[in-house]
Amino acid sequence: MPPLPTRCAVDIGQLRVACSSCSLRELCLPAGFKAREMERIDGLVDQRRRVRKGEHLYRAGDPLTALYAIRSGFMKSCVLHEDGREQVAGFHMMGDLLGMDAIGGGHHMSDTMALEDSEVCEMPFTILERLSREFPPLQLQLHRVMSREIVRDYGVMLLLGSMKAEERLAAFLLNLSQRFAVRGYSPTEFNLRMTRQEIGSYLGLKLETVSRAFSSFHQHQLVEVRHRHVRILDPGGLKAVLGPVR
Amino acid sequence: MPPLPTRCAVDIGQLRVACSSCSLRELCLPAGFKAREMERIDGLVDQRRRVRKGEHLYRAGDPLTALYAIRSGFMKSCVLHEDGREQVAGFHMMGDLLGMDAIGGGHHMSDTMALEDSEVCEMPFTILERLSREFPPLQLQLHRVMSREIVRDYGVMLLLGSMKAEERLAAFLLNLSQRFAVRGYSPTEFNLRMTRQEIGSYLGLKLETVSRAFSSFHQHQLVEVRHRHVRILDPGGLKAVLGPVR
DNA sequence: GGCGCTTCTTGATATAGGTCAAATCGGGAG
DNA sequence: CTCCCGATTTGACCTATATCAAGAAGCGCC
Repeated sequence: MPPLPTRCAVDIGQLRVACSSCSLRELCLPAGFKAREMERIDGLVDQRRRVRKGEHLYRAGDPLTALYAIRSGFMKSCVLHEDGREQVAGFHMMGDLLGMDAIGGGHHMSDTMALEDSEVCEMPFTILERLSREFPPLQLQLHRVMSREIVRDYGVMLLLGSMKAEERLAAFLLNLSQRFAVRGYSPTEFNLRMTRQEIGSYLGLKLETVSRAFSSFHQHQLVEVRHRHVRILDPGGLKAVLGPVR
Repeated sequence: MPPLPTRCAVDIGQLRVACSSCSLRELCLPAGFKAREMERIDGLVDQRRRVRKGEHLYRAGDPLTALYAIRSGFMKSCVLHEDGREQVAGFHMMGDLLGMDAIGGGHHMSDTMALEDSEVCEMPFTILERLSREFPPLQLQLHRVMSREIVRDYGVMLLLGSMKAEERLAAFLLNLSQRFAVRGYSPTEFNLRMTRQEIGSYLGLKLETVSRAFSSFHQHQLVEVRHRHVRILDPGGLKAVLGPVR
């Protein structure tokens, strides 16, 4: 655990946040809101919260208080079996909305932890509910985000249920690449924020298998990997790993 | 394809349906609605629709028109890879709500097919949206159902990502058992509506492996299986397969 | 009531990925 | 700058599950 340069762990206080002037707006609230409408949304984010690397945003069992939009940083969500086995259920980056697992039962059903120092916007759920009632585009947006999470989950099932190791890793890299691209980062060169172990957990593989798959890609000139740094040399080739050309 | 005893395939017409008098009410709409509130909900179900065994309720690519509540029968949802590989993403029975995968993009992202003759209540999505805005308990219920689907998906990821073959099958049987119990059926004796192949797809296993796991359970006196008929002899033993006693 | 197709079971064998082990690399702490 | 520990890579070997194959058992259909 690194000593903390500033005093306290978790929050950076009551500073009001305006979604209307947030650079991530198109990610969080892609629907076409008019200026006057945006003002209403501004009441939604109660406060920002800082989560340091290794800290939890929430844990399984915590009561639902808010949903969270990632402003910066990188996080993972895990579900855990009683016997301690843990399964990474997703990796999250800026613009992603977290916490929807808690709506059903009032308590979070997964752990979410920062993989690097991160900042989230906290949206109290009661306010979100009320605003989305009064303001149809927000309602639609919330439904869309939850639906997309379901679709994403189906994709992970497909990956876990019917792909081989190298296909899984290729799918994983292409997914990361695409998400970085959407956020304005390079789709071909980035740093992984997670360990091989965490990638393996997400993909249903052991860390050694992940490592070997990386090496194989490297040999085939598909990617250049040095530890956490990845450069995709041949995106088409990677896609071909996924769906061998027919 | 069996010849159809009645003429047309899919719908049984405009007969208005009243949720308020539906025996499945507690499954679809578990929140405590008052009588006067229920009347409003009655406008939600546009019509019933009959889906025969082997027919699709919707397919990937179909535009979103409605969400569906299963009134009777049994269905499966599948996602498919371009190359034809198909992954069963879920099995559904009465009271389950279907179609939420289409909200995000306006089109369904999975196929849903009846595994036996079934009947669903069709809830036009626009009406659902409007009603849930005007009527907070319904909004809450919709959010809950979507959230629970997300949590269910996390459970499937855990299963696919970190369990062995027999653990997966035990988890599957216990899950079915519990869902039958909630619906008032025997939790220890039931008929499977799906093939070994479909179970295998759902669990990320080949049909032979599913068959062997059944045989193994049979040998260990945990269940009695004859083809599609299952009787759980030792629920505790099955749970122990999942989480070996520690 | 028999036929034929699909589903299921079971056995033999192959293999992808897991497990165990060791060496190397890097990055943070002091 | 150096030490130390966790992360990563790589190799050797093993095992759970897939694959291939052959019957057997149901079930719908005629």
